[in-house]
Amino acid sequence: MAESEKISDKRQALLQATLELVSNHGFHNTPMAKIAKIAGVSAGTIYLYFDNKQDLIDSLYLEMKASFTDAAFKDYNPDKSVKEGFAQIWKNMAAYKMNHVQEALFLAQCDNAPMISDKVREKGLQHLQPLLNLWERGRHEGILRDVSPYLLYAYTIYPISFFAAVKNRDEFDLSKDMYQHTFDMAWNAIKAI
Amino acid sequence: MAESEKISDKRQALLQATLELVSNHGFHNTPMAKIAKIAGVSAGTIYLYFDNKQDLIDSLYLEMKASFTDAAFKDYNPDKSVKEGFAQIWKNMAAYKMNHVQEALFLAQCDNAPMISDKVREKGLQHLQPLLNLWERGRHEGILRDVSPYLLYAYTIYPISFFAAVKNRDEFDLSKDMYQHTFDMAWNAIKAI
Amino acid sequence: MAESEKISDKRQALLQATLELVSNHGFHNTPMAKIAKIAGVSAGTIYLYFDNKQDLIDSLYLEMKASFTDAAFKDYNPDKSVKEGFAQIWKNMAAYKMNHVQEALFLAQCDNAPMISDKVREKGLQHLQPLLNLWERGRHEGILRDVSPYLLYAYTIYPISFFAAVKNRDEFDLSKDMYQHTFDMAWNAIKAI
Amino acid sequence: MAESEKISDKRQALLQATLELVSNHGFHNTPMAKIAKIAGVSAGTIYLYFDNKQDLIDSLYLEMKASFTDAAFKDYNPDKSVKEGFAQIWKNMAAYKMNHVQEALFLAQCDNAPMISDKVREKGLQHLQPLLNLWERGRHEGILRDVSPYLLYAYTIYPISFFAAVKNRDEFDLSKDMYQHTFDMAWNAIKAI
DNA sequence: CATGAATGAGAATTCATTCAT
DNA sequence: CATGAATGAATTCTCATTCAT
Repeated sequence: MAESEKISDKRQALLQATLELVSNHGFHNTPMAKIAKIAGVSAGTIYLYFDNKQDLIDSLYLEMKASFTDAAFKDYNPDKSVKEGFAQIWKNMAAYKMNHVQEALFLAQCDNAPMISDKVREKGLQHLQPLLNLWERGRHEGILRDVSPYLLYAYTIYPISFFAAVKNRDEFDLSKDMYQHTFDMAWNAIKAI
Repeated sequence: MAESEKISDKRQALLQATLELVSNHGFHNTPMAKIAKIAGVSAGTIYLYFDNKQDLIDSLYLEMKASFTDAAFKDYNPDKSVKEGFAQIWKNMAAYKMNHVQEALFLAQCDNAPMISDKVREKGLQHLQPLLNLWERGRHEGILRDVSPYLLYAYTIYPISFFAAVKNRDEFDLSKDMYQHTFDMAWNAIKAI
Repeated sequence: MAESEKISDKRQALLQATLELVSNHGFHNTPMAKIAKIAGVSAGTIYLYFDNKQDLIDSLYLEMKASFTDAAFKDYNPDKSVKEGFAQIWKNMAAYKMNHVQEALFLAQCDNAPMISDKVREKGLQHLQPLLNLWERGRHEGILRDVSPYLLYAYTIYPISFFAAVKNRDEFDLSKDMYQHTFDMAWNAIKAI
Repeated sequence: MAESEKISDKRQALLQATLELVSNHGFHNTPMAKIAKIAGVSAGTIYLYFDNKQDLIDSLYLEMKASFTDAAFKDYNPDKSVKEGFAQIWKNMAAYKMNHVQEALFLAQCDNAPMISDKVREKGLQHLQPLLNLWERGRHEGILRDVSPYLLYAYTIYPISFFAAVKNRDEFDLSKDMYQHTFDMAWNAIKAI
């Protein structure tokens, strides 16, 4: 037990160090040596847990995506109305990203730069299915605009990344009590007229 | 004249090569030697036009931002209604990004990764003032929701980057005749109730 | 007994694994970790049986040399004629190398590259004395050319390594029934005129 | 002219340094940094002339093979008798290897260890054709034993490498006036009875 | 202005060896 | 005896930048 915990610890420390460094300084400007140092392990140790730098980044990406989608569907009940269900998911996502700005920045970086292969990117999307199902139902019920999920995503989920970025720069903080207000904007964008 | 044109040509070729390489392969994976090769000049020549790699990227960023905002305010008449004016700007922006996917990807990359200093980023925003003015007027006139421009931006302009990204991946193309439809979604998000 | 057998087993497995890997992939391209894996033991275990990598190689070299010379003098009777005695030894050597190509390649590699110290190399030669004695007698009896044993070796024993190498590359196989024919060539090279 | 000479100089210096180091210390134990130092250039400079370490070794191998075969066929006249022709080639080869021991050791190392790909090895053989033609003629004329060229090679050319190796170890030097004597041994091995 | 060979610091990665368990 | 995770020095290779021409 202590064994496997320790092993897990080192892997986790490496992922954490990578998250910190990459989100603050970018993929370039994040040498393996620095990652090892921050993680408190030797440079060679990285290669006990990851094949190479790309694999480290990919692994972190998938872990972050999983962590995000886990949070997204917390307390989500598919039996409730489309609006209620979507509000739950959206607020979960917004809360997660505002409370985990570093993770949000890392994911935004991966999603907007050619750092991650398409294959890994697709794998990262697999946990989003419940939201796609909800949207499908919403379109079917005439609650949502009858448009591509890409449009629904662009006007509701994608903007959250922007909130994280500006919060990080101390420019604008989507404080907690504004979630409802901001959710309304998202909802107005996609609801059927 | 022929002299200065030639010089300008090389500078332009270098910016163009950088755009191509960075948007396709990322900042890392874009060595100076490759930029020079694509631009058809010698590696040393880059340093006649730019101080260093960072300066090259910064310059390209500012040039792209300027080009984008130039397009954004084409045929914009501040005297028209807020909705008409905003529709003009939004459609200009959408059309520009969908027709210049590479530029869009490059800007998205710069805006979402720590490649560009805050100083340069701010400088890139300076041409956006007319839009901020319009939004201010819209809020004043009670046409727009009385919220931070960051929110207005997040729900109207920011999503356009996403459309460019998915178009680039051949996943979803916001074709021309959908601009009105898609604009409506943006407008619904920010209009006062 | 079972104890010491087990130990011996591991030592032997390590030597065998080293033989395989070095003869197929060379000294470089044969990491200790791979040797351990092929031998079915842990990396650390190597150092229970050998001081370091060099010692492992040296030990294998000496073992292979001993094994080769053991085979070489099988059924050798010093009382027979020089030609008969030499034929016995030569055919033993040829048969051994053609039936143990991997060993032959390993020895050739050690003998032609600076992998083995001169001290160890000399130690590997010590079992060859009966052949040197036979040659000495042959020269004395006027049966053999009166030349340095280096020349006798070069024209009779050394070529066998070449046969092993080309057999390994599937280029040419000195099949069994050709031993007599091929021996004649060796004999003609060194016999007195 | 001075330009291309200088460039050629650096490439040549790198090949020479590699020859020295590899033949004395082996492929492993020859780091690129040491090669650069001996050649009097910076480490990075190696990669202006060679793709990687393997390419450097391959290039040296081919250069050495070409140099050797050039020397081998000096003053060779295909119109002379088989024995005279072969004597010319054999003595050229022996003289070359005894006067260029380092080159000989390097080639022996490459030929006896998996350092060189089969493709490159075959390429290195292409200049040996005149000798193969001569042997073919010799077998046809009944002058030579009717055996595979592999056997002819093993008993005449291959032993020369051994002479170079022992000369290098100061054990035995095939001095000039012994060439005829030693050639006779080779000839006796392969001549028809 | 322009070149491009050369540099050398720094990056990713490997691997012989150790040592706590 | 045996393990195998961990180390960190060493290795290969890259690349931004310089400078003699």
